[in-house]
Amino acid sequence: MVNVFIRKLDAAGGLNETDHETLRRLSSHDRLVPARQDLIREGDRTETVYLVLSGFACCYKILPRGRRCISGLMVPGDFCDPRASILDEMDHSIATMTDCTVVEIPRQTMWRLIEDHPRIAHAVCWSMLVDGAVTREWLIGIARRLAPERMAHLFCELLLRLRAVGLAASNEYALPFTQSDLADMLGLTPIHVNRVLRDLRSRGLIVLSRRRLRILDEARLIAFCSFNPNYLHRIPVIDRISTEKAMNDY
Amino acid sequence: MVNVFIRKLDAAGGLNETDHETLRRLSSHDRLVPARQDLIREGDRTETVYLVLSGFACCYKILPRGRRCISGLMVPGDFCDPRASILDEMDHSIATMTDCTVVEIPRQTMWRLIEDHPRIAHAVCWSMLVDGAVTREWLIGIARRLAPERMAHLFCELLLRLRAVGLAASNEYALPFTQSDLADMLGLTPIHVNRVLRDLRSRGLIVLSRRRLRILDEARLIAFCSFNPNYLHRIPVIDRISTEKAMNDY
DNA sequence: CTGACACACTAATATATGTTTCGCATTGAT
DNA sequence: ATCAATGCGAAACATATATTAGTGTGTCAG
Repeated sequence: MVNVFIRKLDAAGGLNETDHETLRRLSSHDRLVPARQDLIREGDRTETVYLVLSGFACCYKILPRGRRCISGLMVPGDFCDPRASILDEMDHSIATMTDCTVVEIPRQTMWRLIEDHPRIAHAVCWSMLVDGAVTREWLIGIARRLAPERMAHLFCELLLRLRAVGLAASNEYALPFTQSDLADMLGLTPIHVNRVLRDLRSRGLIVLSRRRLRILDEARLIAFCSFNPNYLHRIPVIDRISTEKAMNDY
Repeated sequence: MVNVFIRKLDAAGGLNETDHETLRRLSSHDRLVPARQDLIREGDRTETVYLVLSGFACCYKILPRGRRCISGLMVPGDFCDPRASILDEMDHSIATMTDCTVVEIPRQTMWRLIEDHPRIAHAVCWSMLVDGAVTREWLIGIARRLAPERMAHLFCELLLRLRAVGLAASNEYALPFTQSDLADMLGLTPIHVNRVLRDLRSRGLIVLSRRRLRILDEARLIAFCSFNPNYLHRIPVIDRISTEKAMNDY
């Protein structure tokens, strides 16, 4: 298996082979966690940082009426904020959504890593900033985008995030979520997620079956939701010209 | 004027008088910026960190249809992420909402400050983490809270944030926003903000007039929106018992 | 093979919020 | 004093999404 952790941090730039080796050693002691299991709960003291090597995890909170609200998604290569131990207690929970391979990194190990490896520290810092930008973009989507665009936007974001770690074939990737999961991410009801999926399908933008998402026309999907990848802070992987062309078609 | 910057970072704990002096020197060269002026624009390279000493500023983005979406609020004492210069370019803009006193801190000065003053570095780090938690809480509110609760939640949050820097009398503070501003923060239309304000007023929870918000019954307001201040990571300033009592009334 | 269960799908209805439109008050400039 | 600009208040209407209530389908334990 490719080391998604290295792939992810490499996007920040500046890592050399020694750093790669360090990261490889760090992520060698992994552990399997079954789907739908809490890794950390709101209120816990945080002593370890979690790194996801395979599968999907999420940050969530349970609201008074018992509804779950997912405030962030962790795809392979992602890890939770190593600075969290500065805070008294977690203000949200983290749980696996699918079976996951995770690495538990003790707080001290993480701090030492950052102290001793300036280039890795830089990359980790970059990753944290991107995570913040993603959260803001989700906020914006829920605040101002209609459900179909919002979902299309999520699919575009995941395409880029998964591509960055080598987990998306040209226009297709595993999307092992139930419609309820999607609802909790998008701030919708499962029923409406179903309707919106039908809508996107009938527009010929996507096909979602057997837990795989196929994007039929990337440029049109991007245009449909006015997706601007700048907040992911990566070298653009997307064919801008064809995107702009499709923009005008709308 | 009290130094709100010091008050704010003090909430992280651990600062001594020397640190206070350092921070005082840092924030001595301030500058007046009129209301509704951009400090940084999306796409800019970030060379300076902004610190707000008085007034309100916000992080925002303009969406395709020209709508503004506010993804974060800066109250006196707040500053933008000092690590931002790691990224290639800003993914959002920052603008004043009222007349503001701001301090521009060059990137290098900020890094040196953090290198040389471990306790300040710790406090800055704490502040960044809290900012992230606030963004997540806004996301959750927009996703799952109804407009009246969402607005009440914002009012509770601001009460605590302003109290922390000494800018809220027991149950009253300056709220110098237009209804349009509130709409852009809450993901609503200005018209609906008007309706919701009327609703909160008619419930006897708040009075908003002449740009000041008065909270008539703090415990009831907290109960009304199930406000849980844990995400602000401060020593609770709120009378928990009376809050829980009011919770049961609902 | 069977029941239990989770999940996908659909329809009918309800409601929170958006849209459009208008009037009024305040403020500041001329 | 007059006027435009801005913000607040409100009504009528439109619509995106939620709610409620169900049907069908695949999977898995027994």
